[in-house]
Amino acid sequence: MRQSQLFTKTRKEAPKDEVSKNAELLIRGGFVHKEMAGVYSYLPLGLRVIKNIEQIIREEMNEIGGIEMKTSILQNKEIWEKTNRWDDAVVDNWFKSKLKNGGEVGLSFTNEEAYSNILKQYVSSYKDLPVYPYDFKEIFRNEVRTKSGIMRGREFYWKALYSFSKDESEHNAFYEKAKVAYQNIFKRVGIGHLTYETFASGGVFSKFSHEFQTVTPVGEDTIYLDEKSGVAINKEVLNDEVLKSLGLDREKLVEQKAIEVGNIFSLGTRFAEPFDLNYKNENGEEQLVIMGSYGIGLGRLMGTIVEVLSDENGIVWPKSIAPFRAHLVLLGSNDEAKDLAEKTYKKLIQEGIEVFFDDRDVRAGEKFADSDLIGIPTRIIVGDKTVENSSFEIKDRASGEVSQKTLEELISELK
RNA sequence: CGGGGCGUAGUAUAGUGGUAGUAUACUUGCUUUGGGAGCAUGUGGUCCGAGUUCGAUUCUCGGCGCCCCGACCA
Repeated sequence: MRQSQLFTKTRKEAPKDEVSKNAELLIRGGFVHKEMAGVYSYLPLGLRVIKNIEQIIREEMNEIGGIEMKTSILQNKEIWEKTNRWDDAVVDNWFKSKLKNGGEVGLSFTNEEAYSNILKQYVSSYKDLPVYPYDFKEIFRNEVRTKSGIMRGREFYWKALYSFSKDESEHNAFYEKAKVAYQNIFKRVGIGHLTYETFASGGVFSKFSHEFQTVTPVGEDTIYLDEKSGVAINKEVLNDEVLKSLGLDREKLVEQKAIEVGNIFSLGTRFAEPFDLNYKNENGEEQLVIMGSYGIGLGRLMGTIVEVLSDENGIVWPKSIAPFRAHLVLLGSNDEAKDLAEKTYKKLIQEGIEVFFDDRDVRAGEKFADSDLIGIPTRIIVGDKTVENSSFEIKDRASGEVSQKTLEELISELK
């Protein structure tokens, strides 16, 4: 993409109503636009990052048997009444709306009801199980107080997978696979070294759920981390009995602030019962399906990555999710340099490399500052010097390291 | 949902019961050209409503919106 064609611009200053680093940098860089409290639009650069994160999650979900679909945003009140979650006294942050004919609809708040209801129609035999459908979708929650930039909003984009298993052991086996998939995801998006699988409250059907908590001072949650084993416990479930059952020593735990970037939950028959979601086993006996839920908020994940990986000059995107792999920066206006930059741009595209081409007629300082802020991993500088040397000046965003590379070397590195 | 703070140009800020200022961004021109360059030039603003007043951006009330702390967070 040519930078001259991008309508967004960087800003030197963040709006005063944003105090969190993630929102400041994402707004300054032109990744997101704030519509209202807790509601953000994704601008071209931001969408590219979200799409990259989405693809990594998709690959990992598919790897463990996930099958992608899409449930509706408008929700039928009836299915929520089955689980007693329609009443505002039970779920107080619904967004609801009226139908012209007098009925009511809800805006998707979470997906358990939708999935249970759909799967009921297709699951009737042990031969139909297990299944692991998931979707990426917008979720709406009428939060009384939004906070922390894009980390906690009224509208957000998430991935939710639901597991439908025949019995506990089948469920548990998948649950363990999901943990690994989640760890892979957080590794691949660049925050694996800061993200811990954390014991959290489990509800009625299991002792614990598991959260994936990324350690950062701006986190909303407090976790207790055993640094040696990497085991963490959410403060909400920390007590002597739990410590004992997990074999942890309170003295060795370190208190940390963290952001919950994902969570997985055993649901047991909480939803199967109200929906009569059951199947016939080999003996023709009716059995309830065992469910689990597995969620990741993509916007929150993007915000977390910005929080933990940015520096004083701007965002430092990991290669895996950067809006572009390389930032080609043309300096100066002489025809030779321009020609070389144009040729290089076309060549890189031909080679399948995602490149952002700063072809604007602005000063070098501004281009460098923008490039730092936007945070594309590899910067390729084309200027008078480059024309003379027939090699490119390369700057690595994360390390700041500068090197010279030929076009061939560059292409093989970027591929 | 309790408490606190705040609404002035695209953005960041100053100020005033009587013509609203600065920076930046934007227009145009000249000079510049490897870390947000300089000079000149032009455009653009008091959240909404009511009240007090000769006159309100300023004071009062109401509304709307935003931020922060706490509670909540399936």
